Amino acid sequence: MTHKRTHTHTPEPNPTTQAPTHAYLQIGEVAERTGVTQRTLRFYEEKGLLKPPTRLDGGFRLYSEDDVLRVEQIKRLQGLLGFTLADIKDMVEAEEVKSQIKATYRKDAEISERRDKLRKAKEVTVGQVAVIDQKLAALHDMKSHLEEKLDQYDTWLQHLEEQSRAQAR
Amino acid sequence: MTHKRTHTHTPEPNPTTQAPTHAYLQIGEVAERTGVTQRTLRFYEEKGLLKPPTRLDGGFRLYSEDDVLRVEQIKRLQGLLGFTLADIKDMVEAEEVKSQIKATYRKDAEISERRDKLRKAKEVTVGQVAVIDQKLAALHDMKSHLEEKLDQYDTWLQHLEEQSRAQAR
DNA sequence: GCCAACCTTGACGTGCACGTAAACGACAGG
DNA sequence: CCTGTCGTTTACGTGCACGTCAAGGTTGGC
Repeated sequence: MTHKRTHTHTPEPNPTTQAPTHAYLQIGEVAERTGVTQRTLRFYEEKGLLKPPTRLDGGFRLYSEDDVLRVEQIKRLQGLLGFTLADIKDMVEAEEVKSQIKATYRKDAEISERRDKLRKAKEVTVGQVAVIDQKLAALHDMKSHLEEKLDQYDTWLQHLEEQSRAQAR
Repeated sequence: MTHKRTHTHTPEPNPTTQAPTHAYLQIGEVAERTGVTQRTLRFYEEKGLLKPPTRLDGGFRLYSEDDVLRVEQIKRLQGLLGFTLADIKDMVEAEEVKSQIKATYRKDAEISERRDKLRKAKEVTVGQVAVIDQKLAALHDMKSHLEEKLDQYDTWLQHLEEQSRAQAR
C-alpha cells in the first residue's frame, strides 16, 4: 500500500505563539496551495522574486506561510495586472525594503533616524500607488472607449429592428 | 541633400465625403503613428488580426485610418488586458461585422443574421468590459490597501514630530 | 534498513510575440 | 535615368516564462 509522508517540519518548538496551521511547508505543498508548479517556485527564487527559503539538512526547501502569500501576490500582479516578472521583482523588492525598515525600526533609535526610515517607506509606497494609478487611468480610458462602442452597437440594433418592423408590414 | 517622399495615395477622388486627413497610409506611417514596428504590422496581418490591406501596384501595403484604430485596439487588449493574440483574433473577427453593417443590401433573410452577429459583437465587448471591471476592482483593492499603509506611516510621522517638539522644550 | 514518495540540480525544449538581417523591388524628387 | 528612401518576402534569432525530462539524493512510515 502507498503511504503518505505527513511531514510537519517545525524548526522551533513553538509553544504558545501561533496555532500550528502547518508550520513549515515544502515545495510540493506550496505548489499545490498556490496553484503554481514546483518549477515555477524554483524559477521565482532564481529570479529573485522569492527570497531563498530555509533548507532542511538534506537540502529540501522549507517555505513559510508568508512565502505562500507572496506567491499569491505575484500571481495577482502577473495575471490580473499583466506585469512582467521583472516589474514584479521591483515591486516585491519594494515590499522587502519595507519589511526591512520594519525589522530595523527601533523604538529606542534616534528620532531622526526613525523619521527617515518612515519617510523612505512612505516614498516606496507612494511609488507603488503611482504605478497602480497609471494602470487605473489606462483602464478607465479603455472602458469609456468600449462603452462608446456599446452605444454604437445599440443604435445599430435599434435600426435593424426598425427595418425589421417596417418589412413585416 | 536627402528628400522625403510625401506619398499621399488617394485611390478615389473622394469629392465631398470626409476631410482628406491623410487618405491612405503606408506601413511606415502606420508604424510610427501606432508605436508598433512594421514587422509587427505584417505579423498581425499574417496572424489574421489585421485584414490584408489594399496594395499599391508595386506591392506596397496601403492602410486605412480604421486599420490604425484597430491596431490601437489590439495594443490595448494585449497590453492592458493581457489577452493573447489568438484571443484577440477571435475578438476582432467578431467585430468584423462592422464593415459588413455598412455595405450589403438589406435582404430580409440577412437582417436577422446581421442582428445575430451584432449581438455577438456586443457580447464580446461586454466581456471585455467585464474583464476591465475585474481588473479595476483588483487594482482598487490593492490601492486602498497601500493607502491604508500610507495613513499608518503618516500617523507615525505625526507621533514622531510631537515627540520631537516635546523634546525641543 | 527498505522503499515509495518526495525532493535536488542541471539541461534542454516550447509557445508566444515579435526582432533582426539579407537580398531584392518600388516610388518619386532632381 | 539615377538615387535615396521606402517597402517586400524569407528566414533565422531572441527574450520571457516557464515545461519536461534525466539522474540522482533525502525522508519517513513500516
